[in-house]
Amino acid sequence: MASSSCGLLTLFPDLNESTREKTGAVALEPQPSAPEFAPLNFPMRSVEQKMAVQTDVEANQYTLKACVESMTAVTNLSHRLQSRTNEVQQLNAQLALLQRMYKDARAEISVLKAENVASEATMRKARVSVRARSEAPMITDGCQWRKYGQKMAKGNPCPRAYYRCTMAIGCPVRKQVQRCAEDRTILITTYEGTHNHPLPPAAMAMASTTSSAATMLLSGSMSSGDGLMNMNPNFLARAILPCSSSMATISASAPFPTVTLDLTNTPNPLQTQRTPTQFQVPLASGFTRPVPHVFGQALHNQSKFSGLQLSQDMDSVQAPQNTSFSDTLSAATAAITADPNFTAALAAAISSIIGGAQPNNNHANNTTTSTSTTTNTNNTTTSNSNKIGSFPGN
DNA sequence: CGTGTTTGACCGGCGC
DNA sequence: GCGCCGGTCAAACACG
Ligand SMILES: [Zn+2]
Repeated sequence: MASSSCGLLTLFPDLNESTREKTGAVALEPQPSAPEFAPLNFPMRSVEQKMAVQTDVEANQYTLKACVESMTAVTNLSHRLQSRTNEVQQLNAQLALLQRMYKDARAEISVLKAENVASEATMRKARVSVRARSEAPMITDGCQWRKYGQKMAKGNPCPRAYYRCTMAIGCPVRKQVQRCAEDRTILITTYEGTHNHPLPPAAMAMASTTSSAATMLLSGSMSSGDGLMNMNPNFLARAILPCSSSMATISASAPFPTVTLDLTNTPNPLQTQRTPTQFQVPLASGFTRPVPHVFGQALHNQSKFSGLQLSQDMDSVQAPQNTSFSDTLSAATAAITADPNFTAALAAAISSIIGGAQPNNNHANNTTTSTSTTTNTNNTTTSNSNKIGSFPGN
């Protein structure tokens, strides 16, 4: 009895004070020297006292039993608590992992979103500028435009006209038309934005030009243009436009990244080389993948293009030019392994000008006597070409 | 009457 | 803040 009690106390030294007191009060181990236990000297007790002690012992047996049970319960609870703690720790670890993943994912999303916004902003701001000789007030490019403004540009006697695409409601594409201050026969048309609607084939090229230019400028793929620059410029330029020295100029200078296509046969040094941060590439470098369709269109309308843009007497060499043209082009296609974005942009831009001169006339090759006023033979586009005289620049 | 042009007003950005 | 400037708006107008 006493030993068991002692054992309990030894096994569970953390028993609370009340239990210890109770056990101590009925302690059976002889401790005569202890003054507090002196009155409990059993041999000196009477039978009644022994009986009372016996009752106490029996009562304490229940207490101890309950204590053992509670201790067992505490032990079980402790084990359960331990396991629960382990579970919580594991869950916390998983939660921390998930939180880290979530955080990383959000950071990645924000980065992608920022890049996307920047991309869209650049796409919207990127411009394609076309310099071409034209007596007409506006290049017929296959799209429908509505004039929404006109301003006198500073330092230029000719006003600048603002047009908006009206082929679909809400189309964000705009363009500015202005005559060159030095040479008023040169028409500068600047396109901005991407069409939100399908386009006729003639106009489709220009739209892809804008977006491709933006993509190209954004991706910084101009570094791959070194290969283009190393090619023979004269060979390439003659391949695409035999009688003109056409150049594509890409300017990343503020405020807008601009791709300038100079289709004038008498390049103006003040215009083509005015800013230092430019890349100049011969136009014929734009023939790799998108060639077949676009180029077929170009061949179809080449004479029209010549009449409208160049106003020169190159008609006599048109027929033989077409065949040798394509052959030269095949060679160039095989030779050039340049950035598809860049080449697509240039090819699309060129074909846009070429095809846009006469979008619906598939027999353009027959009108070899066309001059700068050839846009009237099958005029199904806008009414602008009928109002040449209304342009203040003339 | 619908559509497109004209044209002065208006607005935001920027430099001083 | 102010004026300049590039760009846009929208009322008035022209036209078929
Ligand atoms: Zn459009």
